[in-house]
Amino acid sequence: MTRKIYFTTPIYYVNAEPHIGHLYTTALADMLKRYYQLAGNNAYFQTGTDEHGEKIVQAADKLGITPKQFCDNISGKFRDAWDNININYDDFIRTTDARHKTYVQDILTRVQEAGDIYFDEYTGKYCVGCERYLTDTELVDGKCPDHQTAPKEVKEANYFFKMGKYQQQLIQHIEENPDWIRPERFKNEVLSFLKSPLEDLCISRPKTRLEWGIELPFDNKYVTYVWFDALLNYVSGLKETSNGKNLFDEYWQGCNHLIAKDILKTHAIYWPTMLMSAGIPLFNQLDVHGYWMIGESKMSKSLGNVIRPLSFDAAFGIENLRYFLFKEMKFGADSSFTYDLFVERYNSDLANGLGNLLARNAGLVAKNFGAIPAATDLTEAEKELADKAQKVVDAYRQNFESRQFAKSIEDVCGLISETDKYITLMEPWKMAKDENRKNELARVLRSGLEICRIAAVLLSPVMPKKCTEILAYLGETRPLDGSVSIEELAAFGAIAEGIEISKPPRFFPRIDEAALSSITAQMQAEAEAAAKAAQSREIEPIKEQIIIDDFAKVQLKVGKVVEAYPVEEAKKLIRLMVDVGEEKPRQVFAGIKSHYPQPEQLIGQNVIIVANLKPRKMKFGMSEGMVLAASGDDRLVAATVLGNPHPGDGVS
RNA sequence: GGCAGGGUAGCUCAGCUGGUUAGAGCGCCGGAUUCAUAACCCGGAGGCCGGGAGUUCAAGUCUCCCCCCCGCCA
Repeated sequence: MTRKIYFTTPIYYVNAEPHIGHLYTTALADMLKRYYQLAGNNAYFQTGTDEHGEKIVQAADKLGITPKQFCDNISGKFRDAWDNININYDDFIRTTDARHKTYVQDILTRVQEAGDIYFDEYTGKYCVGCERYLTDTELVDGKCPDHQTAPKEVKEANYFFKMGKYQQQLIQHIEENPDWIRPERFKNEVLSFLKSPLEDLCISRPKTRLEWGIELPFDNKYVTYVWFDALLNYVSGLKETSNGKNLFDEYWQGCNHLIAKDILKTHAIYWPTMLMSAGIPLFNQLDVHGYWMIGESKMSKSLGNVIRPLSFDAAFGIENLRYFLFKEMKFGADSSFTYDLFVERYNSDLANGLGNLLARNAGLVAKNFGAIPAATDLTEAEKELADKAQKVVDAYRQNFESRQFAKSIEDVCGLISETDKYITLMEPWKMAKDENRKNELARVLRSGLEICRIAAVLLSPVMPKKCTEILAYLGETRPLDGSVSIEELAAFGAIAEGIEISKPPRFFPRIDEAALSSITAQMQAEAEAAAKAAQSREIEPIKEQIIIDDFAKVQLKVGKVVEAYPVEEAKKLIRLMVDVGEEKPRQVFAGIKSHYPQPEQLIGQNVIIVANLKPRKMKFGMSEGMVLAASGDDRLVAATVLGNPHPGDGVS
């Protein structure tokens, strides 16, 4: 039976660059898509970026660029990250896409026509960080507990969505579909929240305060609240894909949202009530996972403990990280990442397990046959092994369906371990020394490789590239996209014969301690440096572009300092007499005293001055120009030119 | 404060509706082996199953009280 399933990740807010939290959900969607395809289903996967809202405007302002430029940059980083690590998404949506904006306006119109939107005035305490109003009980010492800032007292009129109208309907739906929100404890959390009356949801922001958003179709003085806007991506992206198709009818009913627990409420409450009001059937499934901790602590940019997908990939391989993430995290629970745990897992499961099993079998095949030998009659031992493999495949599928994929992976490890025992028991290396035992040898080695092949098929959703390499090495080149059934692919005995087997490459080289500590030290330093840079010193961003004519207006000339005095009455100023090739030197005041406490050191130096700056009358006299200086956080250095120019030479 | 989840070997966890000597993986110690990536195989040590009381022929598993961790809500 072919099912159509539509996986979504949240669209990521572009206020941070991709990190392990984003990576997990995205790789999860990728893995599930690959699994469902392998199992013969039709799967579609959308991710993207969420780009509106006040925080984005602030971040862009800080850099002196437009919100759109800011979003383009960060959105591009997400997309690049996913492209670079082989994330097989079908579409990437941005809330600034035209297709999305028009759809949001459509829905707002529909919801309004359903009578579910009203206008109201109120006052409240607004936290910019949260982008929402806080209740008094949430405040700690008058500050937002998450952002440590005092919220602004805001009085304004806004549009509200009658979320409460759908409360009973939502409760009923959850009770009638106990698997709708998984794992169960998150369902319980939602139900307990729904025991008290739902407040209506403010869905607008006045443009006087925020312009960066989607305009309300029925009032152009307002834009849409980011969450109302963002959640609709799940539908807008299907209604019009980036290559212009409408896949809504095909995939919506199989929609499976994947989220981290921090956005449970928006997805389990806001979103379904919005769908109810808009007359759209509810999504099929909400799967909620926990957080990744870095060691004992939460991830945080300022701690410099953020794992960056691309750096990790370069150091250890992203697929090995995927293996760790999917095997370690029990779905729904928080888990912890450390490099030591990662290496331990990798070395024992992949290097010593699958990698070594493959190496010992393939090595003997290469030495004794040079190619995969033909099938022979199996003995009880192989039949038992085949039987175990079959059981693993069955359990693997069940566990994947219920999101217990860590168990699926564990079972594959168990199968590899069983096979190691089988090989040890059979002692093929002894068979190899006896010409009369060639048949036995063939039987054993072929069986060993067979399990490697099956393991690679089963692990392919987790480590697609690496498993494809292994399969290719073993001559298994059939596609893993469902066009060949998983039963056939994972059948014991399906391995080809006659495939040339050369000395096996090391698919999973061990990571030794020396390598680990040097790489982690390097990555740690990198992350800390990045965190420090982000915190303390923001490099001055490039401003709006100018054309050459703009620049031509500014006339720069070389000037030679002939006199220099501190201005006693002023903290910052020094007075310079600068020869710019005119009849007499110009008097220029410069605010660089703190870095030139003894201005006379500048005498004789060539500086660059803005020659056509309108003279300015200052308390201490006329300033006929401006001296250029390089400025950093706590540095100020007068600009000069190399060589021996003449005073009055132009600078361009 | 209310509700929910959890506290089981050094670490991460499994133990369904109560039933023989409490399990797995990793780590540790010892042995064997040398086909293989110092890998693999065998053996071992290590648990008042958070604390206390109770129900029962029998409790990690049920009831009550208490302590600690985490989440949601107030």
